[in-house]
Amino acid sequence: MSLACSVCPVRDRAACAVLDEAERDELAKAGRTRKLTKGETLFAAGESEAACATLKSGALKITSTDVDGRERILSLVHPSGFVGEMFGPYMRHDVVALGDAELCVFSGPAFADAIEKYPRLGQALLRRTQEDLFASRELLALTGNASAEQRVSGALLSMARAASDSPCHPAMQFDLPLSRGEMADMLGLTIETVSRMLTRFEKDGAIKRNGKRGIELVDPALLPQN
Amino acid sequence: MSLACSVCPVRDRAACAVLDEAERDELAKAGRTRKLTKGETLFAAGESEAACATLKSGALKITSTDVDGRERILSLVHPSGFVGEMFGPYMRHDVVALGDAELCVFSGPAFADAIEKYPRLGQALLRRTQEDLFASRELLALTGNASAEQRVSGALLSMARAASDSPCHPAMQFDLPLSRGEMADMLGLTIETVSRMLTRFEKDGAIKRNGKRGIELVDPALLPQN
DNA sequence: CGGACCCTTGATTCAGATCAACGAATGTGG
DNA sequence: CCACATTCGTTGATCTGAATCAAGGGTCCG
Repeated sequence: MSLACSVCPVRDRAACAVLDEAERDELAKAGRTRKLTKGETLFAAGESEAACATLKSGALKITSTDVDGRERILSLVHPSGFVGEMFGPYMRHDVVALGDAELCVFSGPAFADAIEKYPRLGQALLRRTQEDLFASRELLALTGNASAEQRVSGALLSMARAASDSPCHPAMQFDLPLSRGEMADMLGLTIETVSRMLTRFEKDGAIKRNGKRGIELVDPALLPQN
Repeated sequence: MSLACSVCPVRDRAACAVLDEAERDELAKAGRTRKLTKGETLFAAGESEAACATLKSGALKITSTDVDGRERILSLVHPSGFVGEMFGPYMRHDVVALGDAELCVFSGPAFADAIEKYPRLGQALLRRTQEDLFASRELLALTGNASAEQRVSGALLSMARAASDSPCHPAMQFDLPLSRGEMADMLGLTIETVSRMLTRFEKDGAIKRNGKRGIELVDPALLPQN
């Protein structure tokens, strides 16, 4: 299936938004649309084909698996986000869909060529990659010394921010994109501990749980600050 | 002090190596040399002036400090490495010298202009930033679920790699760039635990300690794999 | 209706934090 | 050159927060 940028839901937020129409159509020839369902793998660590993609809808997780088979979530990808590898010879991490997702996929070399051809695209990607780097370091800081309470609270606030339209204020009411197990994998905790912390926050009156995934921030000030 | 690229120790490894001589001289006009001593701060988190720098010699740490004043090391920077912020309005993290260090410092806007002017520079930085991103995720994975034993062992191996000239094989014999306390801050452990693990590795015959900082890898196979 | 998940809650255990003491190396001022 | 303070690392004893082990409930789906 070829790309139809004109109806792309993230056409003016994604990296390719810096291109003009003609350039984008040219780039579109090198890409393909791909749809994933929950749990499907987009890239697997070690794959020798470099590739990359822009996320149009849904959410992805970037993970690594250690020797004893425990999975660690390294990052979440939201719509308009970019994943993958343009330069390296192989994929460093697994990329898996958290739910149904739609993407625009490119081969690594093809995208590297586009960067060469359209310097603005490279710049846009540089900004984006720096943002990802800061986000990764943010998670590192959160995960580092903080107590379980602080980690879960920090993850809640960060997801509330991601769920909001305006980047400044968090959504007061949203659905967790992750299961308990996935939250645990992201925070370096166990399912049970995550569950207990959510219970605690609800008892404290900081949040209200609506079903398994629904969260309402009743009094964010009561959440342990990091 | 103006820059003297012709005698720069990292002139063909740093990001600016992709520029030709004339371009580099042009860029050099926007930069300044700066020398730091152990513990001196290059950038402080929250500073409203964006700036960036290439490290010519020595080593830096990128850190963040949480509410209770505990410091977390997010990344180490080695010669030819690049730190800082070209686009964002403020510095996200602290950058501090681990020992004496020499750098090439640019204002954020000046460097952003250079990227605009020399697309190759932007591309080089994109590669570099992606590498940093992978390194950060590597640390995240290491720090995530691993035991204290695995973390310290992983850090040793990673430092052995950084200390080696050839990137494929680790140095068998090197000096730790970090104090025990700094290793602890990087790994999310305490000084005491780091010290105990090193003692254990030495007892197991995996390493030999030479003074406070010296490490000899006697039998790396005995180090707990991650 | 039965099975498969996913989540919650309670009891117990354990790895690493914390507390405490000490030794070695380095620096400082008399 | 020595007395003294300071910093850094090691080692031991104790404590504790989160992991692990265990059980049960809710929901979805065939």
